[in-house]
Amino acid sequence: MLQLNVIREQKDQVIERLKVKNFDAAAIIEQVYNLDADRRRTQNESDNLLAESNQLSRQVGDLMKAGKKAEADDLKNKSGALKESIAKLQQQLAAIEEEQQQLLVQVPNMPSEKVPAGRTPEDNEVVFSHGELPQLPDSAKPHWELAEQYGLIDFELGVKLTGAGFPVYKNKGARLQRALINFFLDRATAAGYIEIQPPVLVNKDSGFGTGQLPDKEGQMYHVTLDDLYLIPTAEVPVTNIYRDVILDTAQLPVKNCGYTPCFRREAGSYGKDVRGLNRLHQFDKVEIVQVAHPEKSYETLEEMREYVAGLLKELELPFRTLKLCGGDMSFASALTYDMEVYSGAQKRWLEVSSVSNFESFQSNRLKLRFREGKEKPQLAHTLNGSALALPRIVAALLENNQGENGIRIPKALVPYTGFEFIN
RNA sequence: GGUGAGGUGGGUGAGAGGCCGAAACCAACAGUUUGCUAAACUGUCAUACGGGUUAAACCGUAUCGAGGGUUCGAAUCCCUCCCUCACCGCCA
Repeated sequence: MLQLNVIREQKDQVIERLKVKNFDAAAIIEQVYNLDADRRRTQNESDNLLAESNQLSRQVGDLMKAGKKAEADDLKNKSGALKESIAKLQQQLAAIEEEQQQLLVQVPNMPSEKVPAGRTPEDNEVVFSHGELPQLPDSAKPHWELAEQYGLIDFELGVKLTGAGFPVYKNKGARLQRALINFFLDRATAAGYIEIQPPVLVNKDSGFGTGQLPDKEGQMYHVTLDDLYLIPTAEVPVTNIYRDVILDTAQLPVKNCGYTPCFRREAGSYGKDVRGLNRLHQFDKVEIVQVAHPEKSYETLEEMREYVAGLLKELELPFRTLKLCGGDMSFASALTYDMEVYSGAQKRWLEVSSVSNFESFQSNRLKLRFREGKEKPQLAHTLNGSALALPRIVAALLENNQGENGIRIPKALVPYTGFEFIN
């Protein structure tokens, strides 16, 4: 959520910047701006009347104590008259605030100045690439065939148990999952991230805090009986740890990581793109989250990007880093890097990580602040990134490393899998 | 699921219609004292919004789990809801 004072002071710049996200904010921002003036005027009036009323009450108390009942009754009547106008003003105020909030939550975060303009994924900027694209023979198989051939993943069984998009991992497939999770967590904790094991069901407040609610209600599985949501990413619980928290500057940056299964309804996606592991309803992911000082958050973003790149190098996967254009960025992000690995048999790039700086967009919703000495608390910046999401990593590993002896496990992973080949 | 107790500032916890944004203690911070540390002493120590200011100071309002009600006036009385804890039941 954008900060009101930013809209108040830089209305036109806000509208201008949001155009980079292809969001026409003029009408809505203008409305928020006007409501803000209304709100302040109304609060001022209301506060003044309340002050008057409070003073009357104090006088009544004094008069009662002094035994001057008649005079007290007089003031009581006066106070009663005030009450009506106060109630009316407060109703107005509440209505204005409600309307303003309702508009404000619809406005996406402003993209950083570094964000390139653009509408589609084609407009994303490749800022880094690493590794040679694998040259596979024509007989190379896509990962879903390999998974079946080696008995690693049973998609059909998942359909039986749950439905499409809920694969069952078996044997070395299951072991590979566990190896990757441990590998990612070990690397993250070695890099200074504190390991968190959060709940995978969250309440509405948490969903709102990180921006999933109300905007993306349909993306999450909703357990209506208890009004809880299955998390689409560990970002939600791990960031919400700091909801309504005021940190001390010395505590920054906060670095947390966590492994969780992630659940996404992915309503409306079908077809070739979602074949095999490419897009699932349930998948595993290790997430890294940081809470940073506003002046340092872009340094932090680069650090996180480097960190994720390091993981991909260790896994010996060819990858590229994209700086997302305005049109392809998420609602809450100010700047996002996507990391894509090349999947040799499908011959396509697969997104395996998204590293974003949300600046104060989430913290404004979360009321996540920090205090510098005796200064007033100010909003911190939040960042997060996948490090990493498993399914597409598995897809690329299987496809790129297939050979006559089976599928080769990258060296860094062998201590975790306990085997060098899947055959 | 049943029964009971309870939700007050960073923590413990007092307050039971006006003198209460809230005692006291602990923690934290600043200072005095001190060879250093400790101790002792003094002071500071919630947040949001509005007004005000170059910025502060300062002023106003709201907030004692949430929402409603009674009253001139509510942390305090009443109602509803939520949550936590304890015991019982069930159970990984």
